[in-house]
Amino acid sequence: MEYDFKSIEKKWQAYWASQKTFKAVVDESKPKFYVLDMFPYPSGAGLHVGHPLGYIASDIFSRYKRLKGFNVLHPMGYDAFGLPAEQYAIQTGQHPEITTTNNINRYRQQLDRIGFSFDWDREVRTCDPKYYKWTQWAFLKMFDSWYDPAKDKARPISELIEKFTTTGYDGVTPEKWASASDKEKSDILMRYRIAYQGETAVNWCPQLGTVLANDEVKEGLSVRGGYPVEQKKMTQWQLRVSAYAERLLKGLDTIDWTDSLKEMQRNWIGKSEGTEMVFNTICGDRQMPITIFTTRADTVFGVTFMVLAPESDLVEKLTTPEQKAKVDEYLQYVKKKTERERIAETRTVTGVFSGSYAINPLTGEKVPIWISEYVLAGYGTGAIMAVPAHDSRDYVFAKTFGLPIVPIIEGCDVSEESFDAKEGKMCNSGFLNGLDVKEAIEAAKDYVEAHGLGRRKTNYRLRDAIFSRQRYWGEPFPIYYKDGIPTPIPMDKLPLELPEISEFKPTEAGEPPLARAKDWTFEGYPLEKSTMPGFAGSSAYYLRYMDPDNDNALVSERADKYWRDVDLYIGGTEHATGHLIYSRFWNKFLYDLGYVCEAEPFKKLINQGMIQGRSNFVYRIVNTNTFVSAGLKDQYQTTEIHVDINLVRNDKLDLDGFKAWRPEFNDAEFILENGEYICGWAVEKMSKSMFNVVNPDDICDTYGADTLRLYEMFLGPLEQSKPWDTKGIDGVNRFLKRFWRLFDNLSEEKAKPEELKVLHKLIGKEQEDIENFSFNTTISAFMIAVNDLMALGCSKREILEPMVVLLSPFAPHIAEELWHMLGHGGSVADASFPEFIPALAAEDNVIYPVQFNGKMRFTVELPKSASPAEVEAFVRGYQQTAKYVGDLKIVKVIVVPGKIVNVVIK
RNA sequence: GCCUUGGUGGUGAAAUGGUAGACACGAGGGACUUAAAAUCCCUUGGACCGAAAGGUCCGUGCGGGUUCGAUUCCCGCCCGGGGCACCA
Repeated sequence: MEYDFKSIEKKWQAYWASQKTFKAVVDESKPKFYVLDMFPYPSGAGLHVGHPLGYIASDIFSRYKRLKGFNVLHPMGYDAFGLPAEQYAIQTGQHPEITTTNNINRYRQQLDRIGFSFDWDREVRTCDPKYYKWTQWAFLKMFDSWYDPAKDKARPISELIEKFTTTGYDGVTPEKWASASDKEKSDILMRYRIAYQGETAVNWCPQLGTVLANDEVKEGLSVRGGYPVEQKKMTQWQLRVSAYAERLLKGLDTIDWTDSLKEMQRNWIGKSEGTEMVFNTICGDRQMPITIFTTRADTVFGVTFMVLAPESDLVEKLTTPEQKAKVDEYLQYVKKKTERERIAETRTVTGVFSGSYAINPLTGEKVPIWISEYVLAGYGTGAIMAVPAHDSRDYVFAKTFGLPIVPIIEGCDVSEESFDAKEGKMCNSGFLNGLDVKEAIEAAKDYVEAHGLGRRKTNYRLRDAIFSRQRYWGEPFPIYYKDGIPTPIPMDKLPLELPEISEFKPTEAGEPPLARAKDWTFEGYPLEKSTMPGFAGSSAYYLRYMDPDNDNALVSERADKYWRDVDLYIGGTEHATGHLIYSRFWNKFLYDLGYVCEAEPFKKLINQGMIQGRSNFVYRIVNTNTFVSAGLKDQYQTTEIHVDINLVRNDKLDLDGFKAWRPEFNDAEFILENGEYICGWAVEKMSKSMFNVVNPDDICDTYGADTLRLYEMFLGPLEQSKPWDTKGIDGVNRFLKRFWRLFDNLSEEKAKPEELKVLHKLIGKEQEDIENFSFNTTISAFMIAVNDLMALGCSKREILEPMVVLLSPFAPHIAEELWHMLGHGGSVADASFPEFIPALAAEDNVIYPVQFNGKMRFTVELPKSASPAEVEAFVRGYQQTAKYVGDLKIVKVIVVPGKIVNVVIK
């Protein structure tokens, strides 16, 4: 019978849907396993062949774990709020909800064709009010909490108020608290809330009309859209992620992620341990101490000037009247520059002298205070002590403005560049002289602390997350302004639904789109007009999957206690410093308040590589309509033109198809090589404009979903990025057909040892490989097994039936059909993974030389005491037992006494 | 610049420190077929020796090292992918 994948796949997809085969139910009697994919943003372009890569891998793992007896939770949903739908709405007036729903439907159709084992009853959409009720809930919880440094966790804000009223806290005395107005109280509490409103320098994108978080900006451009971003001081909602910096860092040691991803997060968190030091200043007759942060307290004897960030509050206070004009000019200049220009001009050094001087607290020396944009307002204290001899940035600055450079490490040459390395012996440094740099750092810290000049301090680069967006298509903030005081709407009024508006762009007055909503008020007071950013909805979606229909809690205690955390999370690295930080933060916050039972949400994380496109080119001879084959193009002057890859097979161009493709090519002529037109190719991003997009639907049409699944895995290691090239797909398709054909004359005979060996080798290999996420080698092993069985002429149920189960995670449709043909009811997903019997797979290679290509090598462990003579005797004896195979001859024996013997025989 | 990955045939790739290139694609040859498709078989890293069977040498980015033995481990370079980038 023919392998008719079309009807098979349709049939079993319908079966899984109607039988709810993959519905997950809490069952404390079974071990759980939670496999999660990063849910997609449903874009208008639909899925291309690269998107399902991770989903296929996670699906294989889910199905495998299920065969292993686990109760598997494998959900899917949509990250449905976001900019593209809104931008589209602004252009067309189409409501983002309609676009989003259409896109979701399209995604669902495409996903369904691939045969995933998702429990669709648990689907979530971040734009669904029933879902974002819990996003708003979490926000209100954060609003209603503060970070208690003593307990090192988030606590209800009521505990802080209690402190204020009774003992006082952090400079707020009971008297001060009692006499404060409501507005003042609100302002004080704002300084502590986990979700708070505060003025800060933000990334403002004028084209998008919204602020963006740090991870949404790359090289001064918005990640979405690529528009310039500028720095601007604004009052925004923020999340106090920085309070969790240390825990986010420490938590990395407890989870199984790749080193590179953990490293990325560590860099993003950017812990640095140093010293805060106070420098007194002379500014006319005023005293104005500057606090600076340094990791190199040892270099304090090398300080020759100070630098303030242009945005620093100290600038105004330390500028002398004589310098004021120049400083103001400089500040204007800095302000005008966009973030992008600042980055582009990284090498140009700018700055201005403030007119004031600082006193080095260790030497008493007087050094000038400068202002320069190379010092960042947002990090440390916005002021530095400059040590040009040992810091390359200070060095360039000093050279540019002719400031002195004083080396303080013995023997270093600072005539051309600074000496930044933390090594060598100190000199010119008073009591630090003669110490090694590392010792000197500690000694200087001790000295500074002992003399009250400063203290040890740990700084983090991780900033609080800007949480408001001046957009429409996001979660509304459940906050209204009662007499100007931000007030949460009551929990039982959630969700606060997004209002209908007629137009989606900002108002003429520059207010967010929500200002257009009629009656956007709560109890007569105005509601917050900005909405939450994209990461809000994706920060706790993995928790919601555990209990998606619960109206009373984000997740019930029972569901949380059972599913706990994600055992395997598969997704791209692009979320390393965004979603994966925010989610961990969000989870830790909920953990602090006792809503979830695990401190880390994602136990194991795998990053699937990107699938790139493989573009094809034709070469048109300049000023003609003649196209020359790639091998001959160097003989002519040609222009390279992208050609639709659907017109190309194995790099050979379909000439008629090409002529019909575009009117301008109707009368194209070709210069062929060996009768064929060979196209050039290149690896590029998969995109419509390069005509290299491959749609999984097309692959499903011509080869079937099982072939698609196998091929995506067969392409190479999961973590690696690789170009999609359809040309190898015939191989896996042939493999499926061959496997199918083995069942043509199924026999009930008992299997022979060599047949059992094939099976058990495969079981062992598959088990090992899947646990290591090495799916490509599993498929290879499967191909070898099928080839071996064909060579042995084996079509025995005893062998084939377990093989169907083994194949089912990879190619579930064909497996279901064969399982059914073998007389089983139900789904192969309910079978058990075959038991591995090592003895049956053992490599007694002398008896079955078939897989060794006529040559063999074996390695035997010998007792340490074995002498060369004994080794030789052993080898001869071994050769005796090899008599079945015919004439074997020892070719090479490598003996290391007491270790290993290597014998090559043929 | 710093961090992190990777570099193996025409291509995708495989190799607990132990026959480098499994498996697959492509290519070449052959079988079946009126023909095509499908299917099956053989060859396929390079150079050389041989009529053949078969054999020899060289080969995993480059240079060293450890080891009986290195694609694998160590040190130093070169090149590509990803991330961070005035973070004091």
